[in-house]
Amino acid sequence: MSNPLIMKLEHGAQLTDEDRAVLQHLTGTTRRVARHMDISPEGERPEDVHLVMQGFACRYKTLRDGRRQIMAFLAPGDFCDLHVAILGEMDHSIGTGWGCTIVDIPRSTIEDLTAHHPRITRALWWATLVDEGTLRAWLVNMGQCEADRQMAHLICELHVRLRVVGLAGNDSFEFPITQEDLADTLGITNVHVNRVLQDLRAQGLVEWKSKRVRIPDVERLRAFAEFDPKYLHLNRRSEDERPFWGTP
Amino acid sequence: MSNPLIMKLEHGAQLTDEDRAVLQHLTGTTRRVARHMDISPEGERPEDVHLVMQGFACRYKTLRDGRRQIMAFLAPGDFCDLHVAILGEMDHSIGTGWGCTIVDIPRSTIEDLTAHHPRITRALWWATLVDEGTLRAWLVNMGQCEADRQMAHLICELHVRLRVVGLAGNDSFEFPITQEDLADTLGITNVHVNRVLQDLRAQGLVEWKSKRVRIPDVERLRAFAEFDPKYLHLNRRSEDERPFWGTP
DNA sequence: GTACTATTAAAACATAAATTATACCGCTTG
DNA sequence: CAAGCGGTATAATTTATGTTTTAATAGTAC
Repeated sequence: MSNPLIMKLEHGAQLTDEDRAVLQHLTGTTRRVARHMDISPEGERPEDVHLVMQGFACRYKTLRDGRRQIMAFLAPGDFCDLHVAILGEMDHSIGTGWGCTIVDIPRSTIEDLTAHHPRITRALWWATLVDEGTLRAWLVNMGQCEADRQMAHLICELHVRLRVVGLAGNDSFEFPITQEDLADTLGITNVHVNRVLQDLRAQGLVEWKSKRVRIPDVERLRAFAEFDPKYLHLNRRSEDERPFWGTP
Repeated sequence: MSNPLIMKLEHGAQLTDEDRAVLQHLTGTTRRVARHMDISPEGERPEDVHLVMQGFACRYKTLRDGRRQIMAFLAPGDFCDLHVAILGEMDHSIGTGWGCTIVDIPRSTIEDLTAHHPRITRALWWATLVDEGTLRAWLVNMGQCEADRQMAHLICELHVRLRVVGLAGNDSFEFPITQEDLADTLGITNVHVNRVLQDLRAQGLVEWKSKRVRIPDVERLRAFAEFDPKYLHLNRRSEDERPFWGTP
């Protein structure tokens, strides 16, 4: 059994076998979404919550003049729009990059989950708050670092997150994304992305060939990027922690 | 009665008089924190949750070489660290800029709140998710906009948020912050902040004199900044909305 | 296999913003 | 009242990144 959702949520709460069975059942029927499609467009109020199971989706926003900012990469095990039920309509869009497989989960199922499965509820909130922490890390990165460090930081983050769900080895992972998408992620031009990648390659920090990223020396790259994975809060929670809320 | 917390949370859920009384009681004992102090430093696991009642605090992160990125301004009615109980330790710091008044709320009180007051619980989650939306807006701003638009966008946002808690008039508000802090917010140097402010002033978009910001023509500034307040989700929720979770 | 398209690479030039330095102003504080 | 300090205002120089263009690949369809 290698369900990315379960593998991820194990880091957010101590799950029981029953919890795992519930989550496994949740991810029963998947659906393929082609590349360059919107899963959940800005302005809508989706009836289902969406969960990525294979490939990558991204959270993005397009400005009037066509510029686009990618705000998150959604890997297997990541929810796309868990917040929409409280906030009302989507204030940004979720799209596929190169296509991905997702699960549509009715809101009512989530309500049931949170009403009867306190550990899962806690894990879902943990995931939401980690998303927020990741956003903060991206903001710091973008505000204070030059493009090469930003790029290195992004690669380090993806490496950790994909290892959690079993999709990265010790030193490499698949990441089917174009330099243009990377440009819209880091807030620089695709030309500059290319320059930066060449540079990282020349320094022996990263290899990136045909959709596969390899990191020859993880520690060196992390040092270069000043990457500290603490913001991903992956340390498994200890038993004695008090419940906070949403856990009756 | 002009409690900023209540004024804000009214936008996140339909509160009853009883809810308001609970919230009013919550904010009974305030404490003054001097300027340039940390309320909740990175790495700690605070026992109390902190709420700003007067003045401004900010969410920030310092890098090894001393550079600092401000990730949020916390105005009256804003919680500083509602997430820490689930995430464990703080992955960033909360500090005062020019000093502010806060309330220390024991975690147990929050637990009680979320166990017995569903509408308040919903409003707190709403506030958390709006924080996340704001972070996304900052990221888009920082990634895709030049410094002058970023600055204009920030001013527009603060204007809206401060109006919600009754601390801004139609066209102006107090904002005691230095150009250096603004630089650490937008990810530019203080020199460049100065240039940009001069520029906005010359264009008649903003007046900023001795800690007071005035916006001669709000619509014009918003157009310039491409500011759309939707991401603050201030439309009061309608009655027929289904509860999501955390609302037993 | 050929043709078509998407993606990556690379060069030349333009510009926003960083850096550094210095002058200025308005408060405190002694 | 002078001295010191935090904050603001400018200017000169340098650097990172943007813009535009054209070429070289790689993938995909016919």
